[in-house]
Amino acid sequence: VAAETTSADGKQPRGARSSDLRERKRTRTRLMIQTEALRLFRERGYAETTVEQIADAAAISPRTFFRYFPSKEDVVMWDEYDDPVALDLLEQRPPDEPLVETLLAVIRQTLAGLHQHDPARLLARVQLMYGVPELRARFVEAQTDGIHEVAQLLGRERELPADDLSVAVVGSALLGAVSVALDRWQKDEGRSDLLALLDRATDALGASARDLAAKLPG
Amino acid sequence: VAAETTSADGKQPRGARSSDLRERKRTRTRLMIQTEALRLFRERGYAETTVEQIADAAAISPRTFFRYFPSKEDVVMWDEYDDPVALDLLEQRPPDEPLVETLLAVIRQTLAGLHQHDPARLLARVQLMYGVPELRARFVEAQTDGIHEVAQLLGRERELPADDLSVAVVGSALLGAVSVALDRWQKDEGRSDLLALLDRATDALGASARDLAAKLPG
Amino acid sequence: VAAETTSADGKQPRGARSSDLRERKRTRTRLMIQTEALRLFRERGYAETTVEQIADAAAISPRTFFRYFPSKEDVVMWDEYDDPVALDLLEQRPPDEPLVETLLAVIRQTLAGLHQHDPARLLARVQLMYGVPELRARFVEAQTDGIHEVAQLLGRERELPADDLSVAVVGSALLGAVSVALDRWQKDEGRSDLLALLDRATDALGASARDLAAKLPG
Amino acid sequence: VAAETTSADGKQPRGARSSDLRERKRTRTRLMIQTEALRLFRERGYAETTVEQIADAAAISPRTFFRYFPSKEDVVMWDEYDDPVALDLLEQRPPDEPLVETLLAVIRQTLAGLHQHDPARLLARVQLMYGVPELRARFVEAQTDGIHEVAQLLGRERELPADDLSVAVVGSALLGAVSVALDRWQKDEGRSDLLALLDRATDALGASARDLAAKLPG
DNA sequence: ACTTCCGGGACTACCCGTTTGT
DNA sequence: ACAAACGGGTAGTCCCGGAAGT
Repeated sequence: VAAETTSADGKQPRGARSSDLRERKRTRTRLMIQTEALRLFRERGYAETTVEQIADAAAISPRTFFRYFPSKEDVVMWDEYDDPVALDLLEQRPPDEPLVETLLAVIRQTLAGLHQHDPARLLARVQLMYGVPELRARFVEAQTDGIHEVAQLLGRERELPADDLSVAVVGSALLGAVSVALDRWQKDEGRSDLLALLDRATDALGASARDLAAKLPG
Repeated sequence: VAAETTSADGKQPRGARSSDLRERKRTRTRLMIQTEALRLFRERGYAETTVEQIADAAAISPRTFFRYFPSKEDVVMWDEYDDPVALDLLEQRPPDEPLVETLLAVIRQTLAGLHQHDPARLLARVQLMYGVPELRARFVEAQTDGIHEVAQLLGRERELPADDLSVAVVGSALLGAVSVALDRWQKDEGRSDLLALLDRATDALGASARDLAAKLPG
Repeated sequence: VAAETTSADGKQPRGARSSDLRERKRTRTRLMIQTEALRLFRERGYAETTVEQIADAAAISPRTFFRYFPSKEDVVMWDEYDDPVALDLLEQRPPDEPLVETLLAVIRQTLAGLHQHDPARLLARVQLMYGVPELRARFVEAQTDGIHEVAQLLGRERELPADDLSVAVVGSALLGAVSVALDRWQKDEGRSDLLALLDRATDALGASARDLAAKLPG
Repeated sequence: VAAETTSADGKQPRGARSSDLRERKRTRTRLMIQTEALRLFRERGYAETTVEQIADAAAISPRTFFRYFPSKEDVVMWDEYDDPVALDLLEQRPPDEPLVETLLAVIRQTLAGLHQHDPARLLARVQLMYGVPELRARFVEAQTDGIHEVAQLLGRERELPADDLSVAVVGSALLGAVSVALDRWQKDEGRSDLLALLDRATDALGASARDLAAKLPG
């Protein structure tokens, strides 16, 4: 397998290996920039903080900021364990497991990981994502994109009707539950138990779903 | 009871009256600007079209463009029948009707109205909303905001547990179905029957929901 | 004497009489607008307050705001007793009084009047004039313009060397003292005695002046 | 002692070193822009010239104009020998020299330098500063700011009463003289001798000061 | 006289491509 | 190689003024 050293399009090669070390350094820098940015956002608000101020605080040039994050929004959206991790989790699930359980398990694990590693950072990010319209939009979009990827992967892996309506639909239903849970948690300043909230939300979803199934024709 | 003559907040009075005519004129102008904008977007792409070009095409100044639409994105998002219409529909539904049916009916009616009135315009807008990331984000956000409003209204009108998880959850599940339907329709250049697609999606949702209800604990 | 009803250039006719009543109404409106503006400036800052917000708070249209004040800056600069009052004071002074005493007396009276009538308003205005660069510039400019007017008037009234250097020079020296006094007073949140501060400043000026006279050639 | 390589605050390092060359290039660009701007202002007036026209004439983008000058006003205010030079001059004076002489010497040298290096440019700038209200305001403000800086520096260097009233007062008296001189010179289209005018003004100041000292209490 | 409509100019923020310097 | 500086361009906001309507 040939080692790639640079990737032009901003995506890291899936099986990135040679530049593992380089990549780790980039991650550290990103973390540092994010830390400064979150601090400034807290102190004076998202819109009121300019990229230049963030760059100054991180002791880099504005131009370099954009080399690490494609946009100001992304400094909030990004986290260490981006998609690939979640996809790996997915693949490790037994293929005959019911769809809902698979998805739920992956979501729980990702969320738990983030929360355990740095709860304060997660809270700050989530509060921004729910408080700033543009970020809220980006967040929801990221979610639906996630569904899409998962749907494609599961559709290939498991035998499913060609038009993958079911996966997409179950996925967004589940994400609705996650959103509600995160919203409550964030409004609560993170004092409540995130995973417990998630459970309550999915339970509510189950109840409604039963209702839904009965109401719909058939 | 004396009628209010002025509204303090600088927005149009809720029950706009004297300026009904003015408001209609503003709507006509907005439609005209949107028409030109959609044409330019089709001809050369969304990002490649500047606000100045739109303003030129609409024979207004850029400054005036922003008086009619708060941002370039909004010229795509806007339509004549904004929220209020949908909320009116909601209130006309019998309060004892099952939740899903109420929501579904309102969604169908809104979509049908838009489609019947000007199918080409709807298609152009939807294609942009699915094709341009920022617009897609705005679209999804508008949807979830809509759920929120509906949830609040229904929560007040019908007796529902104080923490309205169910409405929010059912709402997003339904919106997932709508999204899938719109996506197919838009990819198909609008040649298929939008309402039929919506029915197929909701049916799939029903089936999955049955599954979900069985899988979840309880 | 013919009565003028309107004055095109924004200056009231010196001997305005017929529209005295009209003028008083305008003054009341101006006061009202200024009150709202100062409140908003205090609450959220000068630059952060838009003319539209001031107009809303004063229940007028933005366009009308500009009929009462030529610019946003002027809403801070303006006070009820504009120049004419000061000029009247000047004329009432005995023409053989030493220059410095004349000027000092007029300055003291104007300041005392402003302070006595509405100390809080004066403080708010002065704090803005010292805190916001553009207003500071306007303030200093207004001062020097005042000197110019006074110089011309005194030059005509008293027999003085044709090139009125002395008046201008004494004037600006005195204004320097006033500025220092106002600055201290404003930084002190108005808790100290404005007139006493002014006296201290002019005393210091006297001492320096003696020094200056000795040092200069001659 | 190791030399600092970076400056944290985003401004140019105080003792700019590495970028000495860069800084010189920036100065040349600024001069070029100013030249074009002054020409346009002369041809069609200050208010009637837009930044875009200046940018066009200087063959740069409007955006770049604002990188070199924070505002349209600053293109007139700026000159090559900004404050630092004047402050350097100050420090080179013997500390036991009388205050007035020190200030006068620095003012004379700065003015002479500007005049000698490019009299036409100085005249154009001064005419604008006296003719355009906003620029006049900025000019007067710059003067008083200058006094402030000088007062602080002298207050530290020479032993002076803690509340530096005297320096501020002497400073503004002197500036009054400078203003008068510049005004005459500018009205005269620069045909008279600037330094001679300045001398006449300071003489007048001396005479008045003697008078002042005698008049004030004490 | 006050309002609404609309234009225009100054200015800022984000973001990007290119060059320059180390 | 890598980062900094440079320059450009577009979206968007604010101040302000002219014109027309009520």
